[in-house]
Amino acid sequence: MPQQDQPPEAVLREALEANGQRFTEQRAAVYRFLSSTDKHPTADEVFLAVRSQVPVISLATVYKSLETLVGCGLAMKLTYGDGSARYDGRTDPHHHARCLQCSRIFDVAGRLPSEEISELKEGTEGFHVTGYRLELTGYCTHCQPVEPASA
Amino acid sequence: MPQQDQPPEAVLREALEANGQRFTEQRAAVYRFLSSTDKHPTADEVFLAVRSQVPVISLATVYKSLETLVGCGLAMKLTYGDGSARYDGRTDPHHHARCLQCSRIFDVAGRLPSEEISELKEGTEGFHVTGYRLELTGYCTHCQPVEPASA
DNA sequence: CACAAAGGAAGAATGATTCTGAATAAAGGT
DNA sequence: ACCTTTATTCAGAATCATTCTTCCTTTGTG
Repeated sequence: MPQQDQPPEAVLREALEANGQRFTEQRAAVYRFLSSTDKHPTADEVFLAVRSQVPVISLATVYKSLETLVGCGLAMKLTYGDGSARYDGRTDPHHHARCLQCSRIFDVAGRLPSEEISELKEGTEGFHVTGYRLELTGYCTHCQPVEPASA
Repeated sequence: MPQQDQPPEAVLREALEANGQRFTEQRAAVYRFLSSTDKHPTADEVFLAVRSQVPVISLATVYKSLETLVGCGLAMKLTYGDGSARYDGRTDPHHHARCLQCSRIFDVAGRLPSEEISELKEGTEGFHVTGYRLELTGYCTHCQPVEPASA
């Protein structure tokens, strides 16, 4: 099992080497930022944040670094209907809540019992389930529901 | 509760009028196709399919018709990381399984007990949950898992 | 049947993401 | 330490899905 108490750089270096990828300053910067926030930034937001710490980095490199991190299991890519993908530095299984008004993503504390998923697998006849994703939708504390008041 | 045993056109007309939208031949064609398939086509696939039945229709109209159907509660929009959004004519609550290899979407038979969701709501402190989405991921019968064989 | 307003066609415009080609910098060997 | 090999980076062009714009057509109403 990988070590969580090592310095972030060491964790990254190890994960990259395990996947035959090189350690670079740009990837380190992206990883540092992503693992330091509990927000779920878009690639562009990562780009803006990282650029203030690394002299020069291109948006394309941020995209590729993020994909590399996802490939190494150090990040997750979250996609929703509204434009950009978002990235999550948390790699332990957890769920998200998405605000229908402001599109922000929040982490949810609880977890779904694994038996429930096992039961659902039975309804897939032939499909080989390897994982799942659960997302709650609604309105965050800053956004009041603006649903039509009609019945 | 709306009627499922009426002709599709009547269902559509009623839903449109309830939302202050007009009934048009293009929307009918899109609705007819979407409710006749258990696939989960992209907007472009709907466009190609509908064009063989309606003399002339533009891609933009298909996009707008699909959004209109979603707004009337007659369809659902599904978004995943791989490019295009997909549309689902089934409006009853159900889950999906997505093949990581071929990106196809399949309906899952079972349903998650609502108590589980209620419990998760407690972990959102302040977030007002109005719905949720559950997606299984894995490999369909046509696609063999191609995961690395290493430990 | 005539009218006003919504809807549609066609293609341009937009925004996110990926690709291209030349230059740079890790890792490993001498 | 230096050199070689080759992945990675940069910068901007290219691509793909989706939306917008302008003008024309159709719908629903009196």
